[in-house]
Amino acid sequence: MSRPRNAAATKAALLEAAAKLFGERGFDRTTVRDIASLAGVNQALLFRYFGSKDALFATVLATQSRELLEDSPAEHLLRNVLLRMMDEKPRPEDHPLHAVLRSSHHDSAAEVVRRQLGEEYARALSSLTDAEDAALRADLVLAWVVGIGVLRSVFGKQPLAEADPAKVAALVAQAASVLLERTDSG
Amino acid sequence: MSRPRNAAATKAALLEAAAKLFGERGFDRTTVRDIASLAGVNQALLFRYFGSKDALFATVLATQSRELLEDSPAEHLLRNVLLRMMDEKPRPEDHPLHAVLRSSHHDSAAEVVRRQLGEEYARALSSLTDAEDAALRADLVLAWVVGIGVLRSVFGKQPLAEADPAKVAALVAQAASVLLERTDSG
DNA sequence: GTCGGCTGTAAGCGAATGCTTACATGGGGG
DNA sequence: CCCCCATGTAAGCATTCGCTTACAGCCGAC
Repeated sequence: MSRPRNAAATKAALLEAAAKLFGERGFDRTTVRDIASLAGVNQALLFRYFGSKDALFATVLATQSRELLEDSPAEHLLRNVLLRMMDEKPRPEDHPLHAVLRSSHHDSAAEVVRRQLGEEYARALSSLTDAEDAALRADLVLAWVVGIGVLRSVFGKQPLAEADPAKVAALVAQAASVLLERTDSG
Repeated sequence: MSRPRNAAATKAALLEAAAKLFGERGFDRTTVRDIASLAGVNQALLFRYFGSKDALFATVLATQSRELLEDSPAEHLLRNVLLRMMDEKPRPEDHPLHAVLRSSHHDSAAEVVRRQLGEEYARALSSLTDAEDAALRADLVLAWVVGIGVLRSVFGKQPLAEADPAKVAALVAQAASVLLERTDSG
């Protein structure tokens, strides 16, 4: 009945359970006992395979943020990220940003935001305009996406929480284009 | 040397200390011992005067959110809230949104957001346009303000974190006007 | 076969947390 | 004066937390 011994499978189960719980509850409200219980393994194995709760959290963020950027051509990044943020069909808590937003005080989370969002998202966004303050404009668009995620997923603000993702994306794209338009004068 | 006994002053000191620490660290990372220590009173008094840590948190949110909306004519609400969110001169952690954002899982925090932001901010914002999806557009503008606050205060994202508030407000107002404009056709 | 180490388990340790209780103390009203 | 209760204090309780330790079982190497 008991599955065969398999360290890789155990690690994967812990990682998956941690991603789900960190995303749902944030770092503080998630206990190592909860993670181990959801993964169906003994909690001591969490420390054997990941060292500490902090290290496990960092591993979750690294894994998720790696997935986030691998398939977004710059031109469609805003739309892609926004639609992905809006999409709640499969499992909304799997979105990499959720764990970050719910654990914003954590060093690893803040670092991921500054590095990933800063150096990847924002650079891609800022490439869309040639305004001299392109980086600031990109940050503002990024802030919008983050804010929508916060209001939707964290607070469940209506009507935004249940609005049609395509409609939201259209409205945001329409307004954001004011900030990201090219002057083609330089 | 010791100040005279004064229940009102003690309550006020606890409230102020709690507002500061909840804003800086969020609900979970703030301990009742920290609050009492910062207020310079015995921690048992926290429970005597507020009942529980949860109730103290709710009192803090109620006090702060009451202050937030008392002087914002609808037309200038976006600009006022945004500028206040951007203003870090006095004590950024005093901004009511900070405690909420850092404690988003907490029932009281989520309730405050849904009620205050939902019924006050969003209604005021939605009154600025006559589009049929006014409420959704208002939510999107609100999300923008919240996202800017998150990126700035929580994550310290550059260049947004140190950008000129007036410039940010101008850019946001420019783009948001696309969503909030009146058609004057109905 | 048996030895060694990788995998999994059970129990608990020390610290921190929210909260309570039992007790000082001080100052105003009779 | 002195009594009484509002105010403040010290100590600790029960629980939960991250993490550790001591041990059992399984499997391949030789």
